[in-house]
Amino acid sequence: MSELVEALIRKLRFIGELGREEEAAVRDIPLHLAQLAKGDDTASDGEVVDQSCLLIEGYMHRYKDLPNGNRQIISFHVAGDIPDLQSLHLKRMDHSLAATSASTVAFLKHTDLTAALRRAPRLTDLFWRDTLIDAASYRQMMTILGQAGAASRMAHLFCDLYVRLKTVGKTVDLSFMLPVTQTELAYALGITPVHVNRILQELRRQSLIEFEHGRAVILDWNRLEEQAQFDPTYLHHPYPE
Amino acid sequence: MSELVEALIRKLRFIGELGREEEAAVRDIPLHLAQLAKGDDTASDGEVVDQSCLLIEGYMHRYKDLPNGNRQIISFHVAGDIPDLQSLHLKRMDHSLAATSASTVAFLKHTDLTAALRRAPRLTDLFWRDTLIDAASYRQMMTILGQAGAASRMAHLFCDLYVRLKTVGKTVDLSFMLPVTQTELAYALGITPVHVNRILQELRRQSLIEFEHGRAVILDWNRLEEQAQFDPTYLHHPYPE
DNA sequence: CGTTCTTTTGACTTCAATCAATGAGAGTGG
DNA sequence: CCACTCTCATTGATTGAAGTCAAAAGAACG
Repeated sequence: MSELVEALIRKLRFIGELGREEEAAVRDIPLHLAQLAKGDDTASDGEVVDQSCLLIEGYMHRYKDLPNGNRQIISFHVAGDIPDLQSLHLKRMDHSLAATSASTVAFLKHTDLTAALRRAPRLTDLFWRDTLIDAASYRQMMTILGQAGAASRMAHLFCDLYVRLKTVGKTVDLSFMLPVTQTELAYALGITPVHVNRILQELRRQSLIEFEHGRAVILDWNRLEEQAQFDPTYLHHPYPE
Repeated sequence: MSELVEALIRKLRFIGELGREEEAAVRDIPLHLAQLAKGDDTASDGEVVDQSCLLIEGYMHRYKDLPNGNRQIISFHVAGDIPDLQSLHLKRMDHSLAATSASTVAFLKHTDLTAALRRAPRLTDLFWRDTLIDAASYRQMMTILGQAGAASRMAHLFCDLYVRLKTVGKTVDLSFMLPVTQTELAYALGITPVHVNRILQELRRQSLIEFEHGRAVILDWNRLEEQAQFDPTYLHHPYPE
């Protein structure tokens, strides 16, 4: 049972110092398991929630719909993430959280989370830091959405996912699974699905990336990074000092 | 001397419950005052910092420059804000913080902030919540940058600023000071300065807003809100439940 | 296997960027 | 007090990136 939280433990170690006390407190948080089908929402914009969602297996994403129906995907998430940790202090959702692919999640009741933080106060700093890294990614995405063209946006998404997936061991060489449609990429990048298709062809033609059947392959990391204007500072990973 | 933190106290009350203990702890944080000229950076991208900046008087903004020189303004800030509070846990800046106009700030050493949080632990939740609301604004801006055209972006910025400034008493009827150039608006909205000028003319022609000499006037709130697709949920203000 | 979802293609349109120049104010110094 | 300079705002002409619309081809799936 306890191995369900391994991904979270590993992530917390990555974010900062995780002592014995803190680790025990995390492991003792009661988990309420659930299986999600592709497209299921675990929390919807406007809703008041009393639990957060730990992703055990699969992919999730957060998104916001505008009144006119346009959708923006805010972020993608992988095992070990608690995508809606912010709801611990912002009870009313300002966006939605959905399963990108069939996924396994564990719901963490806010009362249980709060109890864990009381038991091991230093966990608070770790969780806070996690939400701050989240915010740092938003800043980066705002910058890319505001200042970069479609090809750079696409390249940046691939760089971002590759680096984050590599840290959790979900890459194979320079490739990784990305179970999303071109339409979902369009939602994430602020361009139309038709344009996504054309940009992917262009990047393929330039031998930067391939993307087919939910599998992404990076063909030339250096040129991809350049196209994306990628600078991993915003990820606040410990190693690249 | 103590009245310098009034704006911060008011803001914290707005964010959540501020007890006597917590208020006293905030008031006792040592302040290191400084005057900033327009354009001065208090923290720069990549820098490792050991203090945060409380804005006492004036306007500040955070921004990120891409390798190609393009700039995105992430957010504007007003008195009472601690724009780089996140540096308490993310020591390395992933963006820059600058004075938009001549401003008065107080630097808060991280050691002093940490001491205040230890003295009044419930302050941690308030400060954490503040950074989460920040992140919520980013999500909204990502959505607007990704999904809305230039006129809507402009309208949204005016809605956002109006609501935030109103809560701190910095509005006069439907107008407020906004000491920025059209070029800075362009940086914030992800469009060119020339296009900012044209959009402002268009919005003026439609009697939605005026913007001249650093003063913004909202001419028709309802239609502006509609143009902006504005929904203040993301501000997580206490009243609109 | 047929139905549905996803990807791909082509023709055309539109929004915003670019380039280049002019105007308008604010402050400076002779 | 009036050139002079700077910055900021404005305008026009043109280009370019991405959106739109519509249809066909290819995968996926019950």
